[in-house]
Amino acid sequence: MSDKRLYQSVARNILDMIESGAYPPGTRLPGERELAERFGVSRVVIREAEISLEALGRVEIKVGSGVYVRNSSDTIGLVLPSVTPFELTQTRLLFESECAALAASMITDAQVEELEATIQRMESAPHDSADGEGADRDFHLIIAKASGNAANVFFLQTLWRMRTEIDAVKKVYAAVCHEDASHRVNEHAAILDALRARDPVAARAAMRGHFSRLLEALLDASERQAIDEARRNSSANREKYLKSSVAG
Amino acid sequence: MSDKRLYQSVARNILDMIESGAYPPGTRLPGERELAERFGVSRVVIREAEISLEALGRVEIKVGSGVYVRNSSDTIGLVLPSVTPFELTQTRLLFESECAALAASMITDAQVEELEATIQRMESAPHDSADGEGADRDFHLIIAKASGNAANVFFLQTLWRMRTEIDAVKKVYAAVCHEDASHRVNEHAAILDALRARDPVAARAAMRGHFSRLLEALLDASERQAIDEARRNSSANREKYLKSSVAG
DNA sequence: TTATGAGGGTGGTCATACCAATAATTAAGT
DNA sequence: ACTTAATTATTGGTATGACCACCCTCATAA
Repeated sequence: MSDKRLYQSVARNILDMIESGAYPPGTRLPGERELAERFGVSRVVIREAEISLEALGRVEIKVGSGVYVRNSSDTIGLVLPSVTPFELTQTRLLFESECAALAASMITDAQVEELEATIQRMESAPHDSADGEGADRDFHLIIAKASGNAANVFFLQTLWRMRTEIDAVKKVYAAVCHEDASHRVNEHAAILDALRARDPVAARAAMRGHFSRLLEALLDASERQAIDEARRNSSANREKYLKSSVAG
Repeated sequence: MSDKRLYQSVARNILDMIESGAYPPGTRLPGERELAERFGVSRVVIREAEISLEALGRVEIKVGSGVYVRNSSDTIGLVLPSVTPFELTQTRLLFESECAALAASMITDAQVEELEATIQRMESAPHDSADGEGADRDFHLIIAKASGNAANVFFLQTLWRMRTEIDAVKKVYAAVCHEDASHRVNEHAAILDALRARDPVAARAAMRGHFSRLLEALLDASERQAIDEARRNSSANREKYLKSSVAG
């Protein structure tokens, strides 16, 4: 809980508040005085925390008005590297598959129920809606939490930030999203089955299958909409990135 | 010249001082009190300016010592969460093992040679020296780069930042380090052999073995130096975290 | 209805004091 | 003389409380 300097710890807490969805982009955070009281620290520390978050581009401070959560797609590149949608998906493939295997051996009944709830939310939500995307995020986040490892949760959150904050990634994902939704529910259900059975090997395989198919869908979409030289690169990409689904 | 907020103006001035060459990387900036007087502002403003520069990765603040100019080539990054040494090692186990498997199928001859060089550096460097640690870092970083995925490189760098910037982690790692050095060279060599043979399965297994042993060493060290209730928790930890080395 | 302006809330800055960690210095021991 | 331990000084860290400038709202007046 304590990152040596108080303001860093507070910055983390505020960041968690934001990423938990309690303060969506554009929303105003509580005032410095209130936060100071809530965290039991002085106003100076709150200011330092918020200034560091501002420097990181996560928040915008408006004098006389308040501190607002930033829809960080604007001036990003400060913290996140520029990765391609293929790289991101490949990393999710290898990382989340192992998280699923880990989660299978220690997931709680309550977490299984939470996962079921996200699938129901996805079924009832209209395709590519905001809530559908939220349910998708929650599904993967719950699995990371079920792995019982704070570092895994952190990386899962960072992966999701890449998916939503990096323009190039966001664009390609959006292009695939609505046709993807149909497969997604079934694949999530398959992953859940493996987790419910506490079967690490099956969970890993199901998660790998999920992302392998997504990777192919991305490559297909990339081929279709790239009529320039992107078309020439795509076959090379396909060979390169599909190795991850057969490497093991 | 002067941005809306005073601390931004001061931050720019300090940045100018740094970039003018007056304070090369590694040198210490004047104290907060002196800068406050020099700029004619309060100490709070100086602190805010320096904190924003720290968030941007331009300086490093050491409590009780001073503010030091940072080599701009160093990776700046995310606000790190508080993770335990065990969590970090478990995540490295699952993540870097997959990176190694991926790297095995696309590593270049030049990268193989770079890896050999890091092993030689580790052999010649005195145990737990700074250069030995640097060679260790380079070894793992080269493998991430060999996986041909910018996201993997980014996460590897972030994992290493956790190892060096989170106090609790740094402490435990240091306790294990010098007795660990002997195994480390051999295990790195085994990983390199698998990569040189372009064998993904062997590379994954070698990397898993590397971190499995490290995990055990950490748990042993944790047991030895924790005579309080930590001793009671450790067996539970052992059971929990060792699952990752047998989950697949 | 539309201006307008006063008041309350918010961030911005200051001064001061004290705490905690580090570094420099001195004293003590060998 | 050298090492080691205790002491002191320096540096960043945090807390209070005060005041200012700015923004927003809302009641009031035109």
